[in-house]
Amino acid sequence: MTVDTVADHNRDMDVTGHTSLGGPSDPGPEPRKAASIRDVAQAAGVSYQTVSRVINSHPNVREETRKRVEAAIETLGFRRNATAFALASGVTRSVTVLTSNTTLYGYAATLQGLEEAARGAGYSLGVKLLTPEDDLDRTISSAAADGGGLMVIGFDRLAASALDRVPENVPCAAVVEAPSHGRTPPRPAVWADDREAARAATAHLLELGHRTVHYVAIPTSVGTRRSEGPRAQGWRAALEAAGITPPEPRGAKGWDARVGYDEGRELARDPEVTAILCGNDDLALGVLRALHHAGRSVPADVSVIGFDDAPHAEFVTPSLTTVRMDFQGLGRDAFALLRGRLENDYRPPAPTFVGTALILRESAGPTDA
Amino acid sequence: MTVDTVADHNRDMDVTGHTSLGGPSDPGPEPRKAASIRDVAQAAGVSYQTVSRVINSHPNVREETRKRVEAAIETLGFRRNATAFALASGVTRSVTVLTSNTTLYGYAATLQGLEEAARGAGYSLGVKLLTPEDDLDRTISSAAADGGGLMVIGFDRLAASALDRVPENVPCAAVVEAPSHGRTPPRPAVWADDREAARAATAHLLELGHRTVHYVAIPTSVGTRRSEGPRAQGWRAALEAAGITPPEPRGAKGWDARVGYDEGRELARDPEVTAILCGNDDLALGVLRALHHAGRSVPADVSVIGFDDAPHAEFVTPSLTTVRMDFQGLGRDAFALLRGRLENDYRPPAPTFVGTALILRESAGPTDA
DNA sequence: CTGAAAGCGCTTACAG
DNA sequence: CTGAAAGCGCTTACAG
Repeated sequence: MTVDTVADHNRDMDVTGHTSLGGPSDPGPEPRKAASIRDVAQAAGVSYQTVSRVINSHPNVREETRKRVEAAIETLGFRRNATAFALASGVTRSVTVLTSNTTLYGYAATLQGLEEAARGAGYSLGVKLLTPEDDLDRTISSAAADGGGLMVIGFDRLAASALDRVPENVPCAAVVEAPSHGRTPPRPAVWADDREAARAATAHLLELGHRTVHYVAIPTSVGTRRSEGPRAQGWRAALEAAGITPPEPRGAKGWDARVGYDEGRELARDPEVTAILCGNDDLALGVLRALHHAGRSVPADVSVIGFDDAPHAEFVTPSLTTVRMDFQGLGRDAFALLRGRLENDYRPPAPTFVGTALILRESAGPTDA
Repeated sequence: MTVDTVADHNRDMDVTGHTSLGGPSDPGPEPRKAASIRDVAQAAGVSYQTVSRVINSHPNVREETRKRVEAAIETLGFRRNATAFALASGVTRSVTVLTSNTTLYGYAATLQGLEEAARGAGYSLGVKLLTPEDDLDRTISSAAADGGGLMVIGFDRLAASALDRVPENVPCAAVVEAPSHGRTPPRPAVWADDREAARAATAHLLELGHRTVHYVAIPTSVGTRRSEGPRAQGWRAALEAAGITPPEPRGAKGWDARVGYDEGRELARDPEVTAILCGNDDLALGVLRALHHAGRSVPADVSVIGFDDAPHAEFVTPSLTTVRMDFQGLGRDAFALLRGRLENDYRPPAPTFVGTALILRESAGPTDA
């Protein structure tokens, strides 16, 4: 079954659900004031200073005293006030992630890597969404006011420009699309070798016998044209190495399947097009859909390769040949970098070798010709 | 082209990329100490108390004094220390989200709704991932120690049990799968009417002429059996209303396409199976893939309906008939509830009417028979 | 309209 | 091993 446009078949049949409120609308149970170290001290018959020693596992506390304090902590349900700790000690152990997206696969996976690393190191993690409407400097200021470190997921122009605006004296690190050539000194940052990965993917298509490879770009955070990121460069390099003049790249209008669908419709009209590299898997999904609507079969008529290896890439039909990225690893490494700036006695481990890999599935194959 | 198993075609061709480190490995620029209100006061020739009035837009400040202070703030690059503010004022304006997942569509979209609402209200948002390994009570304690509110995305058992363990005196709200029948008083919470949505989706399949509808379940956070959540109940109710004895539900072993694929293979073996409702779109994707591998075409041989309307549902082939959920709305409403507990003078608005809607696409159709 | 005092809940030296 | 003091950077009453 084929339809002209995807949207044609979307129709709201029925609106049946609703949100309900649970719980009492009254103020709720009395917010009993939390116990402080003085309360604990009184209960244990010691000075509050001794309580401080116990909760910080300071060695110089008599065993019996410690027991008594711990018992008091238990019965009073004492939890050390993190705010007071931060103010008094000057250590914050928190990082705020600045990102313009949390749902796209690359962003979400990077965030997850950051979260795991932060949790493992005892850091709390904040998230602040960057939007074109909000004032960038205000957003950065308020994030920096929390005292902890700043982490920028700089895959897009908005985030990249946020990174540029972080004041010099605010501890900050980033995951970026490509190394920066502008700023001096550059911010500590990690990146994957997108350029080489795109080159390899393109070379793979050429080896399969395709005369040329078209490219549907993600908008890039670097370079002067929105379509000329490292992935585009790798694609271009592979074609040029084979003596092929690269066609005009397409896309660069967004990250989602809709954009891929629109570009795919255009490409499907040209019978000469037999191989398409896409800047991410969502774009690839849209391209596949457009080719399907145009009656061109994949991979028999056209080969498609995506980027990122999102979870669904393996289960769509045809399953998607794509480039796997280690976003979580990038998140982990970036956190280590930031931690190195935050803690004087912490040295980030040697950079993890994070590979990208071309995952061969069904959507790319040899040309018929 | 059809392959026996999806995984067969996965093969790492090449590992080409790597992570690099940018930036100096030396400590970086001297972390010049931030200006305090006393520094500003001295620069402006006023007391620090007056500075406090200015940054809090207190009315009783002479215009000229205000100007002078504002100028000093500007030149010194003063930013109010959020930690000290929180400690002194007792207001925290922060919420920590407890969730066991950040990448699945439902979770990510809810998180986005929470983030938008929090940002709009001037709250900062923290995220803490719940894992089966970590001690739940410790995780909750450390989240609560930050002083702000707690928000639980309680779609799964782990998160639901975290919600149950939040101490009574910690301000907390939740997005849940279904209203709680256990706890008294119940926590303020919001939910969508999954039961009715599943009932409507199942009824739709019956109206198309299918004799019965099979169900591939998500693991549920409520009920005694892992497959008997509100979505299962709605499915069951629709069948029973039509005088049909429900078959045994399947799945409930996870949320991802892999689980759907495994269950789909089993279902594909039974020629009597012509209609399948899935607990989410990822499961549905796996089921579609399994049916494809078994040579059963969708919707001609088998109809499939998903749940959630994830972004890719519209672009896979066949495009997925599914139930659209307003996760972002749930997040917004839940935040309002929590804010109501946090601020004495804030009354949450009337509950938004958040609809669910059956989105008709290609994957479900009339029976051949 | 502006300033001096006390305190938020902790920690870090400094005494004993 | 334990306690009394001073201070983190702000705010909230309390004076003038």
